Amino acid sequence: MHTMTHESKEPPKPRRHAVTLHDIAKAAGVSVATASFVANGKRDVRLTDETRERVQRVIDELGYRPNAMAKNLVSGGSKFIGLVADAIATTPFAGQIIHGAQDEAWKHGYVLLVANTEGNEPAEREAITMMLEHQVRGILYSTWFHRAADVPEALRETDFVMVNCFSPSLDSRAVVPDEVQGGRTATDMLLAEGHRRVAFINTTAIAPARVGRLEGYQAALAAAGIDFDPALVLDAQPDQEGGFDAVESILRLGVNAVFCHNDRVAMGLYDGLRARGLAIPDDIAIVGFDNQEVISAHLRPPLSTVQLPHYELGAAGVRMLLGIDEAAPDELRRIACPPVARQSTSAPRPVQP
Amino acid sequence: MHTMTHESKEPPKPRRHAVTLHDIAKAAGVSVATASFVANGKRDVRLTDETRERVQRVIDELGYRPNAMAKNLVSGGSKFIGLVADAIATTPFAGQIIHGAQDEAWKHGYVLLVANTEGNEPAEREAITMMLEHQVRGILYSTWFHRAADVPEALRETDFVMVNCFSPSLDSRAVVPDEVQGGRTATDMLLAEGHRRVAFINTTAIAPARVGRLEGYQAALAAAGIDFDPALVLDAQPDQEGGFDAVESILRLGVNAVFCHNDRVAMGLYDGLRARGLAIPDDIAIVGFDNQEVISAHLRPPLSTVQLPHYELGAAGVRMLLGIDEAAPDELRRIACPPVARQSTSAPRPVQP
DNA sequence: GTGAAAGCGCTAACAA
DNA sequence: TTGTTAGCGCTTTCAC
Repeated sequence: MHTMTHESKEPPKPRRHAVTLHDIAKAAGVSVATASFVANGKRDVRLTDETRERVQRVIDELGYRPNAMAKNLVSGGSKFIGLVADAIATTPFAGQIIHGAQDEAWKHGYVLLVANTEGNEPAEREAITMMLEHQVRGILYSTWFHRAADVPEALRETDFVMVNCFSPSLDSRAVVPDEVQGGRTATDMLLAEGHRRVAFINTTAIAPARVGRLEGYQAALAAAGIDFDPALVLDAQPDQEGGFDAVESILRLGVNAVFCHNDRVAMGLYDGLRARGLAIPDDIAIVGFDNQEVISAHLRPPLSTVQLPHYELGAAGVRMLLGIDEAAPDELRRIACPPVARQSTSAPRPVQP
Repeated sequence: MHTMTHESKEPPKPRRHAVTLHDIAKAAGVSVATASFVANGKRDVRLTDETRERVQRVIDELGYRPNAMAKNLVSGGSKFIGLVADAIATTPFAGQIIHGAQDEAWKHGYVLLVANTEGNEPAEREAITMMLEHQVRGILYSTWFHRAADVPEALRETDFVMVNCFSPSLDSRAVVPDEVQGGRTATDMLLAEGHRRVAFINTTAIAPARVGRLEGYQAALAAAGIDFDPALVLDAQPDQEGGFDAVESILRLGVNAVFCHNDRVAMGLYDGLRARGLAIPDDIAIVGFDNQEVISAHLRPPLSTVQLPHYELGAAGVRMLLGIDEAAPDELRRIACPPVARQSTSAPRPVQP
């Protein structure tokens, strides 16, 4: 007996998507297996063109949509990649990580499951749990600024990659920006203009960025045969106020080239310098870091800087997770921070008459 | 045999999720049904405390994780809410929409499925298709700036809400910022300081923001009994350059209060004004729009502005989708843009001796 | 109190 | 060439 409904047992809710493979099969007068084959375009199964066509027509007419849940149940795995972020909002940057991850995931047939945790432990556990229950292919654990981050225990139940952060014990795969190369690149932009005395306004915040960029700065000097002068390195709050307040010290140093910890500091520095009637880059050349475009691309003059590769971080994270980029189980991959040359490092060359 | 490590390098490989309800049942010596009951804490089923406890112990010991796919298959629906965005990256704002949507969804037990389409049609269709196949509860269709947007056909196969955009035919539910109120609020901030001649640097871009903010500006003037003078409304490119270039015109107008279309324009204006030795707010008071914090909170002086409620947009979209906030099938809900008072509208009061 | 069993929509052997 | 059938992991009704 297989009568489904002639009783008063109407489906409670007119289910939006009632069309199943079963319906297709019945409507086309074939078995579900056959329907499944043509729905999935299985070419290795020999079916009459006639049948194939007929079934396909029914599929189109009824507007059949395969049920991903069912497929996943059968296949035992899903096409989900989880992305847990500590702060989607705090910074424009986080958005770029999501963007890169999403693009790359999509490219390989995966979908992003996003969770924001505001750095809150319970939210984090819950997010990971939910992802695990959804049989995610793996999880990207990301932070909005580059730092060490403890790996939540639950993460280890699946594949995961740290993005923009790394396990303090260095026992997990991670993708982070190459701060050292970035610091060096920034400094080189100034050195390339002939400057020999380059000040560095570093951040007061203890973080890989602080250490790495300083190391890069030193490396650049060394490569140029310039002695490192600790007096040229200042610490400042990493924002506009910090940059503005550093003006005095910079002027006292008598340098005419400054590498700022980030674009916001550079913005503050612009302000302070201008208030004293100094011109950029003629009196003082400046490079920033981050390439936070709302700022860097629109300062006057536009700011030369070095790009924090957030998009790439997300994309590379996915590639590492899916095994497209090979990586040791404890790999710490550094992504380059490319230079973005604008007008704060060298004045536009005057047109020759 | 249970030797975990006596080999040299055996990184604990993530246990493929073998633990099913079936395993629990077997290990606890009960049926899957019973296991299911205790796993879900069904209190309306009569089970011995002893049994309940025993099964629970097994569940904990084996680290059982329910399979969301299977649950969803049975229940016929998922706990997913799709969010398709035309540009996660282009602006920091989009991130806030995601953030708001994610928080609100989470609050109701839903998870966000995110797709970025870069405004590209095929990508959009594909994204929606994927969401539909995953049996999403509904879809949030969002844009990074407030505008009219055609509703992709496929969207209509499920519940959906437009976020930060609306169907040109006004036949769908939508949540957008209240540009008119925003424009009025911004203008009022200036009027409240006693200014009677307020210039408005509007954008050249044809969009709801242009029309709405102007309307709000006019409404504010009217409410204050001030005649609208079209000469006080300028058009400018909506970024720093536009603001900077508008300085001449502003000065020619002889006003001492300016409402800028957005914070970036205000930033450019600051620059131009300062170059001419003018002080803000003493010589000229300024309000922006958007509250793009990297800029507004760190200009000198910090910029008074009006907030584009992106977070609320995302959250309200979810609430409308889930029916938590009632809404007509063609409701166009406007979310208020609250004022953010900082120091560009009035100088800090000097301390009285 | 607890278990057996019927599916949810789909895939993939294996038959026919 | 196509249909039958056994699950995938879980919920839930209905017997025992």
